[in-house]
Amino acid sequence: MLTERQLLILETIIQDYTDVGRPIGSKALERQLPVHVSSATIRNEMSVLERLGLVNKEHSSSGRVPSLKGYRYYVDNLVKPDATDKQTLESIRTSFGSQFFKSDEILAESAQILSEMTNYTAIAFKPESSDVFLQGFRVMPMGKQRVMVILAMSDGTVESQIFNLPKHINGEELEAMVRVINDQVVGLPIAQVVNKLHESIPLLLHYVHQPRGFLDVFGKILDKAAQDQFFIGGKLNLLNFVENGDIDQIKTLYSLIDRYDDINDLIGNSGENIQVKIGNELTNSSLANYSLISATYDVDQHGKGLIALLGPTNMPYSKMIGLLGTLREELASRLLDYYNLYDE
Amino acid sequence: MLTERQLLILETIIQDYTDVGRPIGSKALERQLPVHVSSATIRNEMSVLERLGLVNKEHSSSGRVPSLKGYRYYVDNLVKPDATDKQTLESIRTSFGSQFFKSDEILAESAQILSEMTNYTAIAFKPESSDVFLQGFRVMPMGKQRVMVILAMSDGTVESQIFNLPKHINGEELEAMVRVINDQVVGLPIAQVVNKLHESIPLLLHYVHQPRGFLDVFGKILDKAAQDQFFIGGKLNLLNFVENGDIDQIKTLYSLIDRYDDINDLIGNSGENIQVKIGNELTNSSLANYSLISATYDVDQHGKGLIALLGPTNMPYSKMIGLLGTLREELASRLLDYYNLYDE
DNA sequence: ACTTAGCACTTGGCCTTGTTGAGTGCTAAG
DNA sequence: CTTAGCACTCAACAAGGCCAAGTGCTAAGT
Repeated sequence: MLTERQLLILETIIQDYTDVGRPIGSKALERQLPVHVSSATIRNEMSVLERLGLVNKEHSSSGRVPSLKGYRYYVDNLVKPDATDKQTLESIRTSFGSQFFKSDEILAESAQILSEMTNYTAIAFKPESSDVFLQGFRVMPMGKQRVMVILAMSDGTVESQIFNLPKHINGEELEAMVRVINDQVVGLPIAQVVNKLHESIPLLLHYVHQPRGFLDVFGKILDKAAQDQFFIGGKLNLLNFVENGDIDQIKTLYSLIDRYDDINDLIGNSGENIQVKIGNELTNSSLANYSLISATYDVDQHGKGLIALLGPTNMPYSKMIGLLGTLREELASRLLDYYNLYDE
Repeated sequence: MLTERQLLILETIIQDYTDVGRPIGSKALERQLPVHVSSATIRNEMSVLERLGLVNKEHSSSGRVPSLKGYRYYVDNLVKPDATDKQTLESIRTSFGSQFFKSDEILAESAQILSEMTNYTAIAFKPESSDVFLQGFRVMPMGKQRVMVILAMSDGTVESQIFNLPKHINGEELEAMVRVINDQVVGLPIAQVVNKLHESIPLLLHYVHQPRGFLDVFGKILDKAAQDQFFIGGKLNLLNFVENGDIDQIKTLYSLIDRYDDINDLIGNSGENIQVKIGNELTNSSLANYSLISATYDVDQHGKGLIALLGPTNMPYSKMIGLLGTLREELASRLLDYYNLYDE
């Protein structure tokens, strides 16, 4: 167990390192600590902290730097979320603006706001789509033998795909088929749509010889919709924390952050309210200098989503955790407004 | 006017610099030139080229490097497009795959192929959209007082927007209004759609008090469609030619290349078949180390488009110009197939 | 038993100095 | 016009010296 003074020293080292980014020595600490003790005493205390693995030296005669374990200890035991001041709250609310027509826009805006306020990179995931349902389904002729299938989801997203019709089918048959499909699937949660359609194959055989082609289209469209579930703000900010001139690292980071699977892996949501992953706790080794704070948000019966902030390991955790806490509430309330408007 | 030998030396300097990226000295040239002359002679010739501004020294006793003027001279007078060999052509064709359903996909694929073959960054612009017309127009109810408007273009793109209905309007009135609008604008080139609708305002007043809201939606959607007219492949390759560790330059480049206006400025199409812009001929100073080769492609009555390649100033111009020439023909032919399929 | 002053030691960063290799311009002879 | 020879230049690199900030340890003070 650490003494009060050791806790204080650890905390001060972390805060100072956050500010200046250079190792902190005993004399510098002597000046900063609220209680006065000599630098020699501080040196003794620091060597205890070092033995515990909470701080490191960069070389044998350098000052101390928080270790990942030190950050972990700090985040688990010492950090207290900063209360978000009124001005910040106000500025979040004005940034959000007044009215949204698509839930995607709300998410994208959240990521944007978060990245602008922090100068880090923000990621916003849509609420689990279990309650997004198929709002409508239209077919539009494109030339003689081709049609465009348009699917609209209840969250305002639209997916479309063109494909060729079998030769024998004519306009009326198509109309009839569309009506059948409409009856079967409109209003269903998107995850169920493809299953339901598979059940209806016997019915569809009246109209098309190979209904699988049709079903593939649905499958493909819905897959795509499921992939498009996150929004990123401040991608460029990632670059601020790359070791100088390491182009390869930049490339790795950029290809990482564009892919849904990788991002998803990265966050590996444990279901906790607010979760902090530090340095090597992130799966990808290019992210050794980064930490990720993620927070779930809750839109009542519409499911849970997640927002996350990716910044340097030495970010000001109290401030960021506080901010993320505020933003998730604002985001949830916007989404709730959105859904309520829609339910009426 | 340059002598044969001077031309040969200039050309060799450029080719060698393309390979190794370091200044070329008289002895190195002595080894490489097809005709044998002593290094002293070469030194004399090089000092002539330097007086003409075609080559530079990096410092008083370094070898020579082609100047931008040198590249310009080379591109204007010496370069001959390499014939694309059969293997390359074959690999372009297989990369294109067999079938596309949206013209956007063809463009995106072109940019992708071009960037992969060159390891540079490729940009593909859609043909001028003058002959893209509004294929269809659908309205889909979303809850009680909101509808989603979906516009499908003849090139397979779809735009959608949700908006609130005025309170007094009911389903039947909406249907009627949709029919009116459909009659007026479906089949028109998108540029004319908004104008035509403005003419129809008196007609629309039967159904809505403020038809402008409706028209804004169209305007906004069509604007968006006009903006989305380019595709980029190999963005990350830009990083390969950044001076080591200049994070700021990276940021500038990245924000440049995401914006339609900037890209458009950059290319500033002169209408020439193939056009090369070198270093400071590009408007943006972050691109001093880059050259841009652009080529128009021609899809007969469907208009002209443009593909471009952004790489380092010391790229192998002959090879790249040859490749771009081939790719533009392949691209044009794909697009032509696409349109013909559609026109049938 | 804890705290502190003092001291010898370590290290990265910065500056200076020397060396080397590739290159240059110039001169004089072929 | 071409070429060999020579004195000179410069970037890149390595080696050495110095400094500031820091450390661990010891011995004395409370």
